[in-house]
Formats: sequence, C-alpha cells, structure tokens
Amino acid sequence: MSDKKGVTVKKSEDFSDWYSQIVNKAELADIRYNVKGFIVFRPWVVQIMNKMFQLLEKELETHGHLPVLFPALIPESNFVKEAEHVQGFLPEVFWITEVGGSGKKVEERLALRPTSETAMYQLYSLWIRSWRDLPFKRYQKGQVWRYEGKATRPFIRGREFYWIETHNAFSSLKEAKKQVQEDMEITEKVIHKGYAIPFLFFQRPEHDKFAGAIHTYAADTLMPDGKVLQLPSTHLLGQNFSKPFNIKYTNRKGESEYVWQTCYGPAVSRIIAAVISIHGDDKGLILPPTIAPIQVIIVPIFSKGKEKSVLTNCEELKKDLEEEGIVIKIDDDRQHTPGWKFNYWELKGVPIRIEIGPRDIIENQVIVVRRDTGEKTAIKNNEARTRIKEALENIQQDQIRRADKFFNDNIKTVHTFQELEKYISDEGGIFKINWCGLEECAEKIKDQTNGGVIRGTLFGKKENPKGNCIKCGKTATQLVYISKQH
RNA sequence: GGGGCUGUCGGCUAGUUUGGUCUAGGCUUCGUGGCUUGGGCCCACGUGACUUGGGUUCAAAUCCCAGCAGCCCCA
Repeated sequence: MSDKKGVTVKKSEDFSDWYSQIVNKAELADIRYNVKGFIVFRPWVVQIMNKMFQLLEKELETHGHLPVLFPALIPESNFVKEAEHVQGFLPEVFWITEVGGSGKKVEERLALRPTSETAMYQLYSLWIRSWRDLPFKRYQKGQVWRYEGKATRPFIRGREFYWIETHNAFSSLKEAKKQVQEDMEITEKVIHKGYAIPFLFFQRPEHDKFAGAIHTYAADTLMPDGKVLQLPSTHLLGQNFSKPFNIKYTNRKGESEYVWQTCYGPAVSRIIAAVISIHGDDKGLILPPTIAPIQVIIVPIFSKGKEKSVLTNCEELKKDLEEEGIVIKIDDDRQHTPGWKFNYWELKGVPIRIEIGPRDIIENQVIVVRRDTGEKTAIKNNEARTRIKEALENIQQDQIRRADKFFNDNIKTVHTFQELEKYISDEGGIFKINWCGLEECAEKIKDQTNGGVIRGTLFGKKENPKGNCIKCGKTATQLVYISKQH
C-alpha cells in the first residue's frame, strides 16, 4: 500500500509523468481550473516563489532598480507603436473588446499585457527629461498573459505567468550594454547561487530575438529529459522604442537626445519548473535552503507519557536555531505517524529533517537527516546549532555542484549532422555545432532533428567556428549551441 | 498548426469491449469516535461521482458527433 502513495514513477524513467505527479502530490498547482493554460498556484509553491522573488528583488534594488506597478491593460494605440514588437507579440495577445453584460464595445481595444514595454514607455517619455534622470532603472513584479499554442504545461509553459521585468534607460549605448552585463551578473548570483540552477547565456540568432530588440541574450538551463528551458532573457533595445515612444532627454549641452534602453525578464513561475525538475528526486522535491519556505522540519517522536518532554526538547532546539536565522517548524500533528510525516516533508522538499524522541532525550542528541542525500546523523545537543547551520550551507553548495555537473556533462561538441541527429534524439542535451548563420538552414536542422533549436552563440567568451556548417556545408560563420527546447 | 489517447466520488480506479442486474463497487482522502506514534498504524460509522451539449435506442457511465479540459507524438 505504501508504494501507491508518493511518486510512483522514477524521474529517470518517465520525466513527464514524474513531473505531473510532483506538481500534484507536492501540492504545487491545481490544474483543474477550467481555462486552458491557466493554473492555480497552491501555498507551497507560492511560498517558494515568494522566496525566489525576494532574492531577485533585493538584488535588483541593490543595483539601483526601483519598483513600480503598471496597469495590466495596454491600449491598442500604445501597443502598435513599435512595428516589430507588434508583429512579434500580436499572435499571442488576449484582447478586451467589450464590457458589461450587453455587449457594449470598448472605445479602444485593450491588450492584456504580454510584456510591458508599450505600457511603461508611454510614461517614460513623460518621466525622463534630463541627463540627471539617467540612468533610469525600474522593475515591476506581476503577471503577463500570452496566448500560447497547444502545448501548455504547469509552470513550464502557461498562458499566464508571474515574473519580474526591468525596464531601463541610459544616455549611451555603452551604458546600456553594461546593463546587459549587470543583468547577467544578477542572474548568476540569484539563479545559479541562490536557486542552484545552472545556465549559459546565449546571444540569440537574428531570427529568434525579442520582438523589437537589437540583441537578445537568453539564459538556458537543461532539464532532466535533455531539453533546454529558457530562463531570463535580457534585451538590448537600443533606440528602437525610445524613438516611437519619444523618450528623450536633454543632455549636458542642452541638446535633445533619445535614450538607450534595455529590459530584463526573469519568469519566476517558469524558473520554479527548473527548480522542481533539476533538484527533485523519486521521493519528491529537494529545495535549496535559500528558497525553502521551511528549512528545517522537526518531527517529534511521541510515546505514551513522554509527549511533554519530547515537545519541550523540540521547542528548545527550535528557539536555538531560530536565533541562527533558520526557518524551522515543528510538526506536532497528532493525527499522523512519524513515518507519514517523513514521507510528507520529503515530498515537499524540506532540506533538513530532525527527529527527536525519548531515546534521543536520554542520549542528549537529535537525529538529523539531509533531504538531498538521505544521510542520517546523530548530533549531540550542544553541537546541534552549529552543525545544522553548516549542514544547510553544505546542502546548498552540494545542490549547486550536482546541478552544475549534470549541466556540464551534457554539453557536447558534434562534428557531423548524423552525430547531431543521433545524440539529440537518443539522450538529448546541448550540442555545439558550426553553423552558416542562415535562418533557412536553421529551419532544416530543426525539421530533421525533430525540434533541435539553435540557441545562439555563447555570450562572454569568443568561440570561433572551425570548418563548415554542419548542415549545408558552407563556410560556418558561428559556433552555436543547439538543443530541443521546452 | 497536424495527429493520437483519455475524461466515473476531492485523489487513484472497477464497470465501457458485448447498452439492461449500476439502487455505480473498491482503495484513499475527508468528517465523527476510539486506539496509536523511531519510515505513509489500526477499527467502527458517515459524506461523496458517471466532463458538457446534442444524437442513436424501449433503454446510455457504456455507442456516435461536437465542445471543454488533460496527457502523448509530430511540426
């Protein structure tokens, strides 16, 4: 009977089914909401996402971004101002066209924002007046809506997602480029070190840029099924938006100039999919301590007549650990057995479990169990405080290390198209290939590899192609990375 | 965008092939009471369902069509 509860498939054998079960059994989302692509986020995942948002927001504010909140609705006249942007996003827009119960049409169609450039920049043209206003860095946390095609998956791809978008204006292209670099550093600090999710930043090919950008740099991570998942992207917008939106400032010489812009968008509701998938195991989630809503769970082992002393010991330890800044909870529920609780909190991914029972009280110890390794240690009471704090740090570092290893082990160079075809469908992963740079060639590669998409060139490290395009055989102009994507 | 599969108590499912005995069964959850507590305890009682709309038929959970939703494969 016990094997019917919990997750019934192995992550390594059927990732897709495993993922669905985790989402359901760890009570992350309820997908029974009756609109396609829209899911209900349940408390545990909201608490995790809140932690993720906190880390991001803190880092953004440290780097001079200030929070704003813009309306969710964008009037059509704003939305259509930048030609490429409209073209790119139009197919995905939800429109509000009428109000009330009598079919009364709105005067102007309103878009539910798919991204907020065309909402915010309208006001940026009023707010930014002088060189003294620059750099101008804002961010907002909120939802956006995009009418995605057929395939929606909880957290991985929805028609509504929760993210942060930063929108920044500068007096020079150079400063804007520096911002792109800074976005990448923030991503490294928060997503890699904080969420323990590895990634690489790629400069997306011309045909795959953000609509309206000069360049798009996007971070890809690798999921356990060998397909990449796109995490944040940062876009160099240049003056593509400042011109149609008339965002001008007066420079030190008294001349009027258009600003240079960037934007950056980490989709937390999607990044959580990477956290679930990359760290989780056959027992459930494994949360990095930095984003775990509960870092340590104490399970008291009651036995008749000893309830009070057990609980007192639990509470003392809790108080000690709280002084160390650890988020800790005692599961003193009397309805469930300890075994039930072990399984429950493992499913939820709490990094450390502590068991305290009558035997431990006699021995002056507590039992500490690491979620990631399952390692079980008896620790003397007088060492508990420091050892548990250390253990949390070790878990964080080990999770980063394990995730990095999987990621790096699955990036390979291939030289022939046959190799690419074989590896990409057999085991998946990310492959380095020589490419001519032509979109039609990328299309062919995608068709013939069952969906291998060119992610772009690696950012920050010059990698020169050697030889010919893997597909057409013409001289290669770029060394690019390719993978199937979610 | 194309194709396939699926939809029964809150969850997992039996029943659908061969329409009738289904007054829809079980496990789990949930509620009440009792008993327990070192890896998903046990007992008793109780609540709870045929995805929606059409159609075929004397008769539909069961067959047909469409919608909605989920999953899978292909693009």
